[in-house]
Amino acid sequence: MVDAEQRRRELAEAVWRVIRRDGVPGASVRAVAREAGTSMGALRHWFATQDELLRFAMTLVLERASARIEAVVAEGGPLEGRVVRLLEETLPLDDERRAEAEVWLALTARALVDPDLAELRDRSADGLHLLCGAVLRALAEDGRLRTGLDPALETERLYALLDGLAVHALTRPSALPPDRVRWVLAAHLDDLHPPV
Amino acid sequence: MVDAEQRRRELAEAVWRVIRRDGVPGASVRAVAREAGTSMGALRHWFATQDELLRFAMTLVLERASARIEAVVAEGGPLEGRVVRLLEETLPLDDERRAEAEVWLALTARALVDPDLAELRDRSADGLHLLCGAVLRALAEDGRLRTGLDPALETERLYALLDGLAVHALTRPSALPPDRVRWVLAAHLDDLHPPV
DNA sequence: AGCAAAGTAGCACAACTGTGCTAGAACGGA
DNA sequence: TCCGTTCTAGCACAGTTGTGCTACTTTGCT
Repeated sequence: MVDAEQRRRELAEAVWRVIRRDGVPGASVRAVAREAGTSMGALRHWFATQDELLRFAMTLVLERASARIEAVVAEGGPLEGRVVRLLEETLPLDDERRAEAEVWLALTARALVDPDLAELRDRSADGLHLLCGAVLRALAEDGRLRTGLDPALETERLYALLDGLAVHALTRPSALPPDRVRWVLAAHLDDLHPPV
Repeated sequence: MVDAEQRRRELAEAVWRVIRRDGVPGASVRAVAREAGTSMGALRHWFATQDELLRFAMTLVLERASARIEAVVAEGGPLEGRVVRLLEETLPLDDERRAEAEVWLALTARALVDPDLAELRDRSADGLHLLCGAVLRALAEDGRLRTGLDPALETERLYALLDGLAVHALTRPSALPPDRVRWVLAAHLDDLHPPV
């Protein structure tokens, strides 16, 4: 028996490639099978239905992103110095993260009308919201936060800024190249620091 | 002859209703005709192809939003006092704007793989970006802007915050109800003001 | 070698899709 | 009243979709 999980991952990656090229509507069973260089029958052996295939592909996106973030956290020591890198893991700053973000956006749009995907999207949103909260707490504990800031509000603001940047970097990469994204994010974090 | 533009609008609004209920993939010619209470033939009389129908529906969304904004601008006098209301016109704070935002998100996602829609999306993005720039300029001219702020950066930051808030209010209305959206936006604008 | 399980291939089917097309209904001016 | 235009209705067609299903090949264990 081949490594089942590995095979499912390969097929899910074929899903990503198709979605990036033709969007979610293009990710038909036949198209994915062709992209993966296999047959409809083989595909259906690993995923009983199309929904299951899509859900798995989406789940994998979230897992990869949170694994990268976890890796940065696991470096140990005070978070404060790694805050920017942490947040940047969620932004489409290179090809890999761009691919993930494209799939994420497609998921977000589709989740508006697909309850199954909505659950996945909520999990990812909660994760990011928690991350933003943790970042602010880390900054506060280091005394790198201006006084008078409301943590709940700043969490919401940072979270919105992150996803807004993601959408813009994704849809208008020429107007908002990676350096510019980093610039805006860094400026926002700087702005939270106490004045010198 | 019936009012042609009016009829086309009615059909486009049927498109919105279908998109809100079933997403863009659900907006088939037959489904839209049924929703509009008419026939495929009648629909095809007003829109030769499905693409034309979708594009028109999307265009209408952008037109309505910019009309609302234009109306606020046209009230005359210094912009500064109306800045919040201006920006709030772009956010899904009531049912009407929520419907528009849902269609906008669907458009944004689909534009990643559909060049025709990408053009529309770019136009809307440019408009919003210009609006953010104008708002900052208005604040600056009123001396309501902290010194040392980079206008280009603050434009990008405000723009990202707006769209991020829109996405979150849209996808997680319970976690981010209208009042909370207003709260975050107002706080961000306050934060641009000089300290008292 | 033999055999069961795992994996692959792809046909068949019904249900959809967008569009071409024809037929007729409703309307407006002469 | 007649006639041409505008508008509506919906069938026909070719194409695509997801899934059920059977037949086949490959793999690995005894």
